[in-house]
Amino acid sequence: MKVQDEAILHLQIAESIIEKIRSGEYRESEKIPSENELCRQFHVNRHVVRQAIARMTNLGWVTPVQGKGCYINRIMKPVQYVLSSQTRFSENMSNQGVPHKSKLLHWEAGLPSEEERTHLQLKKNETVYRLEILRYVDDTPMSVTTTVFPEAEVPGLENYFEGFHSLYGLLETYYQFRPVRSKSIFHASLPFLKDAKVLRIPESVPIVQIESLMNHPGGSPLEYSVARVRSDMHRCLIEF
Amino acid sequence: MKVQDEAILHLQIAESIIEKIRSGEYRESEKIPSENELCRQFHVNRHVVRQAIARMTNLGWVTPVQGKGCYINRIMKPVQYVLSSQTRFSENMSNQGVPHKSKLLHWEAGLPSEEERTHLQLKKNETVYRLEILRYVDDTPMSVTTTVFPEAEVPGLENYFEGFHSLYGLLETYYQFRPVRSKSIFHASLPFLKDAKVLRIPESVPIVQIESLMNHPGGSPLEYSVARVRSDMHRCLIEF
DNA sequence: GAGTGGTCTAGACCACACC
DNA sequence: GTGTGGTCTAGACCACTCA
Repeated sequence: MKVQDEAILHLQIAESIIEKIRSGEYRESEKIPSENELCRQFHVNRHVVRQAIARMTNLGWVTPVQGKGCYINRIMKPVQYVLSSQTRFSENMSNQGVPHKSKLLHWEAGLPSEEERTHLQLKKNETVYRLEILRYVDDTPMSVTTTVFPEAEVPGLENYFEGFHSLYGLLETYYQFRPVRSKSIFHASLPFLKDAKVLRIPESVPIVQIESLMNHPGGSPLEYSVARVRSDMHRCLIEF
Repeated sequence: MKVQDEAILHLQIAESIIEKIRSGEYRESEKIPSENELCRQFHVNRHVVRQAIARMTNLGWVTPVQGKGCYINRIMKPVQYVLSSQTRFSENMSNQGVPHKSKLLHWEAGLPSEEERTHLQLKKNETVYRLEILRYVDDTPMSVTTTVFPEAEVPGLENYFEGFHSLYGLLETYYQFRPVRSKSIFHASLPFLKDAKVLRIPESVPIVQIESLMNHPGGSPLEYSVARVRSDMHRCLIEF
């Protein structure tokens, strides 16, 4: 086959498969044909098929799984996250009637990084709790958040991790805290391999990074967090 | 060479080249060695080198140009865009002391799309102006914005396009309008090929899409816009 | 024409899932 | 073991840039 009849081959193949997903010929949560099968169907080399699949993967249509096959992603209308000074993950999801849960992946206590220290306005030697939280929507991992608290603010925090299901629920129950968002910084990027793994996405799928500083209602810094969110499942709404 | 000594080859190669950029051994705006040269250096197949380059490209380190070479991107600290009800592009850039300009790529008048009509609360048959604006920071294209106005709000808009340099300057000068942002919706995605072209980025580099509705200070909708912004050059800050 | 990146073919072996 | 996706090799031709 000529290299360029009119367009790039692997893009045509990707388009063709996406069309079959759109039309319902391939159904969500099922698999597209194997790479070798697609090679036969389109009379091309496996490398070309893999380029096509890579493109569909980046666009969020499919997720290849080693040893199993290439699964068609569920077409979920993206979750809308309303960002305001009062926003909490759980409440936001509940308001939209979306099933959700959180899982504490990891925690540690120790000295903050330079950046964390600056944001939280800590003195030298003041220590922090650092939590790694994975949030699910509908059993699909949606975001990983690294969140940091001054240890002095939440003494004995680790005692309450048993049966963890909501960070803000915990803060409210045991410390009577209602943190208030003071600022957030957004940007899009590609995930680190570690995050890609827990989010179960390929490393070439873009994510949104949301860096937030939360204060006491009074004003002093209470929490600094960085969330990495699957961009294909997420919209962020700000109202003025 | 074994397929996996300890990690994936093309990732190692990408890391190694990125390190040389960081350290200054390869300097920005210059080129990294050609693919064939890298093959010799790392004793690998060209395909592997290309995978490594693809990764660096997606991460925003380099931009390959056919027939010329693979250029190292200028490391620019990302522009911080402060999002508030009063935000304007020009003012934001000026406040940061960043050289900037805007270019009107295209304009048309006609019927709005269903979505545009809803957002602007237009009656059937009401027409709109649709503008395509490319914004530069420091001579680098940073964003493409499609922005829509009800024709009735800005009659004869096309008469003022000569020497276009700032949309909001134009609105203020000729119509005495100071639009107020009522809401914005963010998400990360991959660019359409058309946008990738004008932004001069590969189609696999993530962008941030910012959808905004601007009102008259009174409250009635005045402008609906969708901006596609290079994510490697852009942070968006919201303060509460 | 020589050199560069872009696309494609053909074939190999590895890692993983499932039977 | 068989089939799947993941990584890598070797080699070809095309499109583009520049001298």
